[in-house]
Amino acid sequence: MTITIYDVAREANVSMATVSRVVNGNPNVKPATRKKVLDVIKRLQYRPNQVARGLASKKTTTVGVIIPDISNIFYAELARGIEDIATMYRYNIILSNSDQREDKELQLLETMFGKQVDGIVFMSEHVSVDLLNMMDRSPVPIVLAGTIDSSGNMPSVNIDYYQAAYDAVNRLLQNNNKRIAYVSGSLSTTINRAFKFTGYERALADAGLQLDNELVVESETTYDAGYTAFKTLNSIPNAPTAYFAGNDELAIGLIHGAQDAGLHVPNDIEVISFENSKLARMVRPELTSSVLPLYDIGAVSMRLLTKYMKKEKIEEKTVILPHRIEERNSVK
Amino acid sequence: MTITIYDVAREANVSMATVSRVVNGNPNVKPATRKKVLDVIKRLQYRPNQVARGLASKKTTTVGVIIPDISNIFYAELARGIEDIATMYRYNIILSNSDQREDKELQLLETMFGKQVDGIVFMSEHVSVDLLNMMDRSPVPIVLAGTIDSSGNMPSVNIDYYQAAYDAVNRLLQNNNKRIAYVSGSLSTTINRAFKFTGYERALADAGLQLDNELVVESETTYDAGYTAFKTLNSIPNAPTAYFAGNDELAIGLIHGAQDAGLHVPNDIEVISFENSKLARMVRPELTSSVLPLYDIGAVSMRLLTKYMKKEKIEEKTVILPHRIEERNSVK
DNA sequence: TTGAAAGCGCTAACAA
DNA sequence: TTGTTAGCGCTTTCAA
Repeated sequence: MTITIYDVAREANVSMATVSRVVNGNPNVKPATRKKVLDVIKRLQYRPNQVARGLASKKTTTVGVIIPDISNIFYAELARGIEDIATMYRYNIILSNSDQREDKELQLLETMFGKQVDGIVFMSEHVSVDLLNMMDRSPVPIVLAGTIDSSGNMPSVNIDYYQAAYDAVNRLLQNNNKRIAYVSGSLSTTINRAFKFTGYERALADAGLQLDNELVVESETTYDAGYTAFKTLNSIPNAPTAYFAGNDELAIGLIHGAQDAGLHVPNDIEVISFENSKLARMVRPELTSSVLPLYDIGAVSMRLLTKYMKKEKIEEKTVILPHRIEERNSVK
Repeated sequence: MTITIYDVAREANVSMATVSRVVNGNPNVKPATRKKVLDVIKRLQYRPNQVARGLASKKTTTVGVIIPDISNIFYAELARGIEDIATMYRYNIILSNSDQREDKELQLLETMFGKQVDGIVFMSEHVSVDLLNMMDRSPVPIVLAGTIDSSGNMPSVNIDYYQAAYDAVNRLLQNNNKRIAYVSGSLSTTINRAFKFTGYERALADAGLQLDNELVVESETTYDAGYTAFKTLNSIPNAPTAYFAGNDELAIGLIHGAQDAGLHVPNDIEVISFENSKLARMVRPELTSSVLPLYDIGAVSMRLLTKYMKKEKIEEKTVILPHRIEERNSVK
């Protein structure tokens, strides 16, 4: 029923091998033969079966992408960066959501292996030992995007979260804020605790300020969590005058919390965020934010993965992208 | 090197067929044999090769998803709905962005066919005749998600856009607004022109109001476009007192445009949106919005697709999901 | 420059 | 309940 390479070969009076050569752009085909084959392909509307090709060649030209949640703008940006570069290199993407659940991540890796993907881009806030072990035994290259592994052995693409957090807090310090809160996501992830929190702590210390645990709140990274966090923090004696938010949603929640309490941002309360998604410009005041270049992290991760898949030489298996602060109006 | 079904068969002293049976849960295997095989599988860490399975069975358990842009929260919600149901039915998703470009959509379909997906979920604001023809010749079922085809032959999942728009505009009419603007995305798409615009027009007519073309602006569906549209519309003589926005980003742009002009929403200007993404609660005032249940549309589309793929009986190939208005504070 | 033929790892009759 | 045996549609030596 479906027409195969064999049909083309027969119609063109050549062997399957020759058809295969022209389909794959192998130069060892006489131009006349090539034309003849191409004509038949067109006439018969032949479409190569990539599954058969995958079985024979052991390459599927598809890569697996495992991320926490595609409906989160944060990860969606990342995914777009990955997809764009994948397309550029003619790979397709199998996309899966892990919801950050380790069991799902483990199972998803298994599924990807079974599907014979040529490589995997993985993102998660925390990479467990089990996961690391499984990745170690992976039959295909894996690169971590915006994800830290404690072993330090995996290829990865990140920014310097510590320095970025340090710089962000420092920006608040410049305006003479003495009571700076940190509203973060889960503090049990490496990025949040070992890097961002440490950057916050260190910036404070360098300014001669002491860490006040009452000012750091661990929460979901949602708008509502930010809103609630503001209420809580603003009700303590000697409330904060500035906030360092773990991401944009949190920052917007904080700002609305402040405004609903009759406070002016940035005159009464200053807020700096850490993400700079397109949400950052969709609030009043617009968010001053440390930029986390998610799209780029995705794109560079995918580019790095292509190098591994093509067995090219890798200059740096751990790439650190630059960061900066985007100045807008939530900080004076 | 990699271990195959043949290795398992040899180690377990059974035939490949038997191993295949236990792997596929075929009941015609003696429990003792099953256990023996399972043990070997575990010991050898055998992992079935889905590509080989796909070639032999002509089923890949993967479906293609073609959407405009995953980094847009609008489509990301849809994608999540699709993915969740796909996972539930043990399918994987190959995700691709078309950027609404017809050439890319055509080519993506080709790619999906080549990859032998078992089915496709397709979303686009406009389905061209060429696309329709190609879908007609598709070797696998295709369902349109949040997408109208003029032929009416394709399976699809939508809401009643006409009625939803009518209801939204009517909500504005209830507050005695006489000058109601419509800020829409491209008016060359079926949904925007034939349904939403017509709903707007009709609601006006039913209220005895005449359509003023000056009040309908066609633009990108972005925050900036909304912001700009407000400026433009507010500067005409007899400016609008209410706005019907094509989506949430547009609505937020409109609101900020109004606020930056010193106007109060909803006292001076009322705005109703058409989407109700999570952005809707992240502005002040929060958006009153006609809800477009993207997640559900995705989920139901995928569910419908599974029925086609499994050749189950289809009750309704064209499903219309209910819509409603979520009341918040951008409308009095 | 071309063809023959042996797989790739699995499923699915069919037979036993 | 189990095994034998053709394929599935292609790539890839190897030889000509």
